[in-house]
Amino acid sequence: MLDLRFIRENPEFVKAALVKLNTTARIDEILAGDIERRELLSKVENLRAERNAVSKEIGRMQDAATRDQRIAAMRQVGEQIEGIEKRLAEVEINLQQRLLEVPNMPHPAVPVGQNDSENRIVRTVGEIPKFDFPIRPHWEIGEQLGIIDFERGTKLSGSRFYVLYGLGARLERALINWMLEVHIQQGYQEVWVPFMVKAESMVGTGNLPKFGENLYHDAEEDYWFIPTAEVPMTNLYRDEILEPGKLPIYHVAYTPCFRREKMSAGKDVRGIKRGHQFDKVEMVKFVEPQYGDQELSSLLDDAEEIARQLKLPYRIVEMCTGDLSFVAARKFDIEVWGAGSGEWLEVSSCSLFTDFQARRANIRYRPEPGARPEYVYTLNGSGLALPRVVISILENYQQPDGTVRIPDVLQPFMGVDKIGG
RNA sequence: GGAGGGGUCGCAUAGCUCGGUCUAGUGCGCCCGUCUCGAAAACGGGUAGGGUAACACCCUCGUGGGUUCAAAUCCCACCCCCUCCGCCA
Repeated sequence: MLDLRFIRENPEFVKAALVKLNTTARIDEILAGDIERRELLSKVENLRAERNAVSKEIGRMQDAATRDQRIAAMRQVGEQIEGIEKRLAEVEINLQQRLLEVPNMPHPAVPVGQNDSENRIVRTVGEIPKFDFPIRPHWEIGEQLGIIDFERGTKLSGSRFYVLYGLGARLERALINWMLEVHIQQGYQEVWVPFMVKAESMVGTGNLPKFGENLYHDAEEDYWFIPTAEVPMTNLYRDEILEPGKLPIYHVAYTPCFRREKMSAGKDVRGIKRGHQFDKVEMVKFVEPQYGDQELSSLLDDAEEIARQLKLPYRIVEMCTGDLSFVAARKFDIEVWGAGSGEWLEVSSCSLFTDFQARRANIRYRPEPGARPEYVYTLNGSGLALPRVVISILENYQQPDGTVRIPDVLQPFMGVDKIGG
């Protein structure tokens, strides 16, 4: 959520940004609502002040006649207040809803562009491997090695679900453990969080009200399944004021992630690239505003470390304005190479949200003892999303004899140096 | 799911029976001052968040409604915590 005062004072700037973001929001409606709200507020506050003062007098009053007269007068004032309050509530609800629909403003460094075709490739790291034998996609490798079972996954849960066996399951677990270890070494505190949250938490991170169609939720109770650990981790400090010295806070968590993906039915149906449930290790940061930029680059570096140590070829892509997510001011993706399908696979998004989420979730900090609270800056980045890392390992590390070599850093966690054979 | 108890200004508590004297008392913690060579103690003062140009005024005593001229206090619904029972990995 943007600061209403910022919109009021810079409406043209906000509108220009929306054009760059290739989106729309009802700014004029917000401006009108803001004016009406402030008018109504000052009226109703004056009336309330009068009623408060006179009511206090009534309590001390001896003379019955004037007392009754005042009570009658205040009854009228009360009716006026009620009328204005009713209108005010409507105006405020509308204003709040419009405000929640306005995306974050892009960072000045973000390249301007219409859509993902204008994203900027920042750098490419590692060599794309060459093979002197016919290479196969991961779904063939996985089935042939007996470590991925699509049929039974579908039997259990429907399309886009699968089962891992043996060293396939172990690879998944090894990756989770190893990734957590790496990030803990980098200074992140591990947390374990609920996988279902209240709607309020989803609003805090920006998933609701706009993107509810991508989420699973319980029909009877107010439980929403997290699409990423970012949601519970960011909401840890919702409605809190962090005292001086608490920042920066770095957290890392492993969670499963649940996504409806209904927008992309028919796309990426083969293999494990896009499922309704997947594992992810995620980092979040809470920092003071002046460190936003440097914290974003170190976050990206911390996430890249995973791809580097796995020796997977990867590239960094910066989102242009037209491809920026609703809440992000700036965002870099990490994409690893999938040799079998010959494509880059998105395994991480590292984003700076400035104070956008913090304002929604009401997460503040006190810069100095006794100082007024300010909104924190939040950041998050995947480190990394599991299934696509598994794809990249299976496809890049496949051998002519049909086996798959295990990356060096994972061997202690796997207990073997290859799958199959 | 059932029965009972409870959610108050950082922490601990008072207030709710009988609505106005609550601009929410007290203790602890913290900050400032007096005293002191300095400190402790003692004493005095201050100590939430939001709206706002504002130490004016308004809002917030779990949340949301209601009654009333006036609600921490009365009524209704919901949420959370504790104790006991039931169920359960």
